[in-house]
Amino acid sequence: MNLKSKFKPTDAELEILRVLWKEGGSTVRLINEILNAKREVGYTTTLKFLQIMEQKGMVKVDRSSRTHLYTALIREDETQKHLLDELLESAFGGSAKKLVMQALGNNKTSQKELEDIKNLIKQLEGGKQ
Amino acid sequence: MNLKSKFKPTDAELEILRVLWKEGGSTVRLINEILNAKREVGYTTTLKFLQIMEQKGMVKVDRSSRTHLYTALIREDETQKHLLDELLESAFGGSAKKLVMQALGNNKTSQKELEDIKNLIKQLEGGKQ
DNA sequence: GTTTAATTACGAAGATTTTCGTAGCAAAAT
DNA sequence: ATTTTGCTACGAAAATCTTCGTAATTAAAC
Repeated sequence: MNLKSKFKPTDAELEILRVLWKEGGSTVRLINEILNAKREVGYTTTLKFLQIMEQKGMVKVDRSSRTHLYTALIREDETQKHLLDELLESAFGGSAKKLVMQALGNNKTSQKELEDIKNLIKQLEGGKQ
Repeated sequence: MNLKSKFKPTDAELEILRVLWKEGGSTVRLINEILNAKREVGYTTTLKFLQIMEQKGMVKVDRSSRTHLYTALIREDETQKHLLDELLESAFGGSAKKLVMQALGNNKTSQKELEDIKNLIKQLEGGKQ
């Protein structure tokens, strides 16, 4: 499977990855139950996705027990970065400023979080001088 | 066509929307030529997309002349917001902070742009107290 | 006025993504 | 041991997205 797609999960794949990132190694049953809290998904649908994701190198499987254990092979922050970069290019023409302002704009980002962001910016500015 | 999809352009649709947002009302030929600067796309492919986008309510067509004129019906900032919100939920679990820090993190956002963002934050903090 | 060129309409093939049904095993329960 | 339950494998249908070929029509050029 090609490298590109490894970091470009589809919507359904991303849903599953989020479970794996949160829960760590999980069985199909657990993953499927968590997904079903949000929306109805058949068990074999979830299983099929996991098998596809293994092909793509997104997850690895431990088959030592009959009940297989799936674990994410791509990192959450790395995947976020890829998806964000893509959106940055495709929708914001590469302007991180526009994107950030849009993200903060209507949003209820907390005082403390804004503080954290300010600190990051200070750091970035420091590095530039 | 349902409302949801109106603000959720596919990749190919977004490419076209970006042209329309930049150029304003445009002919199929112009749009196709601009697209072809980036990658090869057949003329009828572009035309077909525009026709689909009309169905979805993303663009409107002026058919008064034989050479039709297409114009975007959805706004750039609104569309950006929708796509961003979606990514925020699907990949960042709703944390705008994480998203923003990721966006600024590796990026070469300019001094002035960082300044602008700081000002926005100041404004946001002001409103909260 | 005929030929040539440009434009739109439309169907459909190909590709990708999402979804599940069924079969075949393995384990657990009786 | 036989039945029942639970799990994986696999193929394939359904849905969506991308791409183009062909036909029909209109305008322009000659």
